[in-house]
Amino acid sequence: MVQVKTDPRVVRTRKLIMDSFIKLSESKEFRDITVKDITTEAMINRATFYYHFEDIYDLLEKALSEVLLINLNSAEYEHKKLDEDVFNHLFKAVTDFQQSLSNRCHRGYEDTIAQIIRDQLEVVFNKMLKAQYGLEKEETLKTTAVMLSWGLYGASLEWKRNGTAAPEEFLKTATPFLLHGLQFDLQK
Amino acid sequence: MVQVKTDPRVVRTRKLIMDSFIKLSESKEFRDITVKDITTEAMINRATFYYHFEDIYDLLEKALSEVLLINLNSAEYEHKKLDEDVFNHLFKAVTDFQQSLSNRCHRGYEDTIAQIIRDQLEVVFNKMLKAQYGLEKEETLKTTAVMLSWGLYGASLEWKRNGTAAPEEFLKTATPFLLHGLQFDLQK
DNA sequence: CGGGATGTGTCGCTTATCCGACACTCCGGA
DNA sequence: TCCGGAGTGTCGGATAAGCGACACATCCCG
Repeated sequence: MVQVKTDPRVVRTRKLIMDSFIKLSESKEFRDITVKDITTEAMINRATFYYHFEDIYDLLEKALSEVLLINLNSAEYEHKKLDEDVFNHLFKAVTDFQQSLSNRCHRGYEDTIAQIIRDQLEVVFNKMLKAQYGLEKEETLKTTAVMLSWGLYGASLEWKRNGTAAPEEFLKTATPFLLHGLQFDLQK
Repeated sequence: MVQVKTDPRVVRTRKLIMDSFIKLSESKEFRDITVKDITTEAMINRATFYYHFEDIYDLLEKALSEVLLINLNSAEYEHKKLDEDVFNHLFKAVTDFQQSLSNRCHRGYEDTIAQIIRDQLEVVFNKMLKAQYGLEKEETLKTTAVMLSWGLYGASLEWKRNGTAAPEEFLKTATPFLLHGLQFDLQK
C-alpha cells in the first residue's frame, strides 16, 4: 500500500474534470456530453483532458467508480467482519447507486456500468476476505470475491426487476444461507 | 481597455489564494496568518504564492481591493450620473466594507486599509467623472476624484466615530450641498 | 454529391506550478 | 549566550497545464 505522492496539480485537475462531468450529467445525457463541454465547465484545456483520460468513456468509468467507491467505503468495511450486516449495507449501496444513475440518464451504457459495479465490489470483497482469511490461498479468495460480486450484482438486478420490497428487506432470506455456506467452505 | 487574455492557470491560482486568505482571516488575525497557512489551505506550492504576490502585505492590499471593488461595482456606477443617489450608495458600500473588516480583525493595519479604500474610491470617481465631464482637463478631474475619495472616506470615519444614524441617513444633509457645488464648478 | 460545421485525438512548444534546498531573520528557552 | 524551531524570500530544475494547429471522422444541409 505504498502511495507514491502524486503532483497536487494532477489531483486538482482530475477533481475539476470529475466534478464538471458529474455536474453536466445532471442536466444532459451522457451521449450529448462532449469533451469540450467538460473542459469548458472545468476551465481547463482540452489537451489536458487527454493527458488524464483516454477518452470520454474512460472518464465515465473512472468517475462512476469513484462515486460508487465512496458509497461502498462509507462504512469502512475494511475493519469489519464480512457478516450479514455488511452484506446488506453493500447491497443497499449498490441499489442506491443504481437509483442515482437512473436519474442521471446513462441509457445505453448499462454493460459498462454493470462491470464497474462488479469491479468495485470485487475490490471490497477482496480486502475483507484477505483481512479475515489471509491464510487461505490467494486464488481461492480472489475467486470467492469474484463470485460474491457477481452474486450481489445479480441480486441488485433481480431487485430492480420486481422492485416490491425495500432493499433492506430483499436479502434477508438469502444472506444467512450464503454466509454460513461461505464460512463453512473457508474455515473448513 | 485592451484585456490581454491571461493564462487560466493564473486566474485559478489567484482565486485559490484570495479565497483561502479570506477564509483564514475569518478565524485568525492578520498578523497570525503565515504564507504557509495560505498555501496549505489553497493547496498550492509556497513558491507559487511568491510568483503572484510580493509578500503577504501585497496580498492583503489586493484581496481587500478586490472585495471592496465588488461592493463598489455592484450597482454598475459607470453608466450612471454622479448624483446624490450614487453618492449614498458608495458611502453605504464603504461603511459595509469597514463593518465586515472589523469582524475580521485586521487591527493594526488601519492605515493600509484606509489607503485601499481611498484608492478604490478614486478609481470609481475617476471613471464616472470622465464619462460625465470628459471634455474637462484630465488634471482637473483627477484632483476632483482625489478630493471626493478623501471626503467620502473621512465621512465614513466620522460616521464610525459617532455611529448613531444609519449610513443611509448620515449624508442626507451634506450631499446636496456638495453636489451642487460640484456641478457648478465643473460646468462653469 | 459537395462542403461547411462540429467533435475527436495528437503534436511541439511555451508557461505556470511544483519541489527541494538554501540563506536569512526572529524569538523563546536552556 | 547559544541553540533550535518557525517563518520568509529566492533559486534551478522537473513537470503538468495551456495554446494553436493538424488530420481525421461524422453529420447535416443545400
